[in-house]
Amino acid sequence: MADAYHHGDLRSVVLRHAADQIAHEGVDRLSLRGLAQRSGVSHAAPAHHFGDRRGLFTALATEGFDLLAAELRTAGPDLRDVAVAYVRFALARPGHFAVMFRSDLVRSDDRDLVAARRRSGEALRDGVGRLEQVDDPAAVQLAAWSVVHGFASLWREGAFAGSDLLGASADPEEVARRIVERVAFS
Amino acid sequence: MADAYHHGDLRSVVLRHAADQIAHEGVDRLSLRGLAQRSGVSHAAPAHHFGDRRGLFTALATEGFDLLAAELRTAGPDLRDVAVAYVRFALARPGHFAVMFRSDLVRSDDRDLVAARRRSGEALRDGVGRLEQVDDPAAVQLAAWSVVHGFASLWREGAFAGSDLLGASADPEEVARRIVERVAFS
DNA sequence: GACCTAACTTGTCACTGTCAAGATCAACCT
DNA sequence: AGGTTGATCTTGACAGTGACAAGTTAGGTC
Repeated sequence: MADAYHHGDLRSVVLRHAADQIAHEGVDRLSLRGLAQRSGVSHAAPAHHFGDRRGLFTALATEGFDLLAAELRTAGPDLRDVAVAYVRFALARPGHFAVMFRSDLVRSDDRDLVAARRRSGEALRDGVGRLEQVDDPAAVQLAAWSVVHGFASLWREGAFAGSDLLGASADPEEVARRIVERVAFS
Repeated sequence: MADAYHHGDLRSVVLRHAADQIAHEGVDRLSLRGLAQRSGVSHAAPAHHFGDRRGLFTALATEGFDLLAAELRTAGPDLRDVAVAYVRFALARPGHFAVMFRSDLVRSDDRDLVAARRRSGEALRDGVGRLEQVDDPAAVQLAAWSVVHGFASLWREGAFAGSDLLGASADPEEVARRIVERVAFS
């Protein structure tokens, strides 16, 4: 396994470590060389799989959109459940989420990334489709996406920490559900 | 003005250039040395004003929160106007906005930053306060903040570009208003 | 006029991403 | 079996970066 050459799954090992490190220290402090060291390979090994820094982030974002699509698809019957699933994903996979919407870190026109992004977009759209008698589905989708994305981002960055906006509840999903329920889509 | 030493407003010049560059190339590609060169000073000059990279981002974020507070306070009478003002700020000052909620780039416990953040938080709260008969103001504030923050972030990163969610309208403020009006706070 | 301090420069260091060239190994072909 | 091929990883090098230390300049103050 650790026998120098060809240990097989270096690509996924590096991706896992990258997600971990980004989750704990932030995207800005991620070093490809440190990543290689953690994975037990030489400093230039990751480049073979990802090309460059952007390539690594692109791969991570792609994986993230696939995970998101899966999460959204297995969510409960209601649009509210899909919305909460978005938040759950963002907080469960902060390393992926931190990269997925960063157009300066990612090669936005990458084939696989575009496809994965489209898949998760469709999953979200299907969630909206479960609402009945909506006059403007596009606006609903925009609103729903904006709410959950904003809430997850702000929570993740600790923006709510100082403010006394959250009562005693420290569970983000619960708060998210409360907000989503309050926002009446119709 | 460009007479080498003491040209007086180097600090604000650097901040302006930083905001510009972040807006155009993203936070990740910002180099302190390039910034110094653009400002016509030696590579270590900015460090004297900001300490280190985090210090620069912290100063930029502080300026951003002050600008945001001003924007929110001059916004129209309705909560909807305040919400749209948030979006307007985020898109008018992308260089600031990109840094304001990045806890990995900023010294979150910085005195000035904390104060400025509190000021803009209060401005947002005042906007919510203009609504009448709200049973749970905190939840409304959370929801409103999440919607506008998410929408601005997603728009800024081009997340809506591929999807056909936006009709023909390319004006973000207009779309934002449509969404905010749809989301019935009560 | 001497001094003080903020503002800026110069020089240097370890570290980073990227590239080029070489080494190793598995799989395949004949 | 032996040789070839190609993917995987290593080694070595280079320019650019953030950070630090020490020196230089100038605006003010006594």
